[in-house]
Amino acid sequence: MKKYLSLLKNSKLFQGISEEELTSMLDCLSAVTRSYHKGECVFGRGERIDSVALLLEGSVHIQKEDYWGNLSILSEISEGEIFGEVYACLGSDEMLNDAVAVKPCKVLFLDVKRILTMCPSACQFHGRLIRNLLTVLAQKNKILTQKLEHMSRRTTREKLLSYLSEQSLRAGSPVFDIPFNRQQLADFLSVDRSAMSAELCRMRDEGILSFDRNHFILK
Amino acid sequence: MKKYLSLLKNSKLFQGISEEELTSMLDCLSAVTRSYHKGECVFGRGERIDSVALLLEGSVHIQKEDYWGNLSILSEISEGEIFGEVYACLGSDEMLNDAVAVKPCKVLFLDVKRILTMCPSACQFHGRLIRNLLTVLAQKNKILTQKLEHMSRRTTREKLLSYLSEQSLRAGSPVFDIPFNRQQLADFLSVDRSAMSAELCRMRDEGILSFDRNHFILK
DNA sequence: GCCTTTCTGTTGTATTTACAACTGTCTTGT
DNA sequence: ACAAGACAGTTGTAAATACAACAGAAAGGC
Repeated sequence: MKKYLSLLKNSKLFQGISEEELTSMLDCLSAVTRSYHKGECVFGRGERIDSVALLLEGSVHIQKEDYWGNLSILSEISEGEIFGEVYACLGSDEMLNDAVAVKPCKVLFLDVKRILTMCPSACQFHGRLIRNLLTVLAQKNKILTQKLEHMSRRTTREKLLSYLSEQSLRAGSPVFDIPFNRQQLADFLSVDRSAMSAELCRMRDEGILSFDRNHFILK
Repeated sequence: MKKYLSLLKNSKLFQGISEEELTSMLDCLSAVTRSYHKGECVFGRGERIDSVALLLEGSVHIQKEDYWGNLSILSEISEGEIFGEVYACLGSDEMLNDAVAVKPCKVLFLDVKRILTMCPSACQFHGRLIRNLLTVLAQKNKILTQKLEHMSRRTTREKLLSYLSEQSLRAGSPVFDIPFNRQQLADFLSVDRSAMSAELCRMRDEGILSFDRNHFILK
């Protein structure tokens, strides 16, 4: 676990919490880690969970497959981020999505009840932890709202431009990488892969952007 | 304010907080109320806010209009619900949407810093308030996810069925009212109003559902 | 009661998309 | 080095959508 201390210290959940405090906290929160193979489910639809997951290594997609096998990717979780916090906070609600490892992953689980109720006055950092969790929820809320904005566009081109503009803004540069391949991006934006691919090439030919695989340059 | 005490007591934000505690809390949170005419903005895009809004009376739409005047409705806020909590919690972030009164409204503003930092040990209900805020954020997160699910459907019919099924589940009955007229529903689902209207009638003719204005029956 | 405005439904057309099938390139494992 | 599989791009067609313009019904104001 020592290996991940700096990752944890810099994560949004543990921001502002000292390293020694963090170590003792992990015991309090009954932290356990588990590894997952590519393609394995960390959380499955219909489950009820009471732990927040923090991704130590790898990459996770929050996604859903419908009756006909159509995949819809809700979000991509990268190292240091948490997931499952919504259902862990809501306790009795069943999960509506799967959390799937898209690479070999290592995940840290933290009991959310202990985050919310443990030693309310004893730990000086406990209040900080709860406020951090609140901030993460608010940020995720904002990200979902931005995704809704991409999806509310009518055409594939507009969806792409909306998404790529946001990625560019987030990177603070017209040059950036995206965390998806073509099929994943199509499943993320809910469009047809081949149509999207064609649209990307059309925009490239028009000089709006250029790209190579998942590396993009907006102009 | 007395007039609204029972509304507040039953709101998700103040759930589990006694009536006398609530009264004294409102002072601590520097609560102020304001009225709005139909069409007025409670919050505007680009603003930075430090208060959570609680809707005492009326109805508010969280929405966004793009360059070409296309309206996109993100969510509908009804009496007793809060809004603006994401940006109030994130402090420095600019709002990306407008909050618009769609009826005459009365809104209660609560300073979010005082929710997060006031008398951490003195008030026994203060911890409850923070946890309530966390729960509300988690619930909104889930609602946004459900909306993303509607929007990820490819056809207008699928979007409608996804939305109407959820409304039916929420109402716990195949008979329910929706809080939108046709234009608003179309702006909410990001589809063309007339095409949506036609699709609804087609579904009615096929016996899938029946409706009158905003009153629906699923079969 | 009447006029105006809002709301809903209808139709036709041009645009856009989904879907399927296929090609060529790159990657991976052996 | 080779084969198998993953990935990106291309094309054609059927289906669905957006858009515009219009008509009738309902609601609201005077």
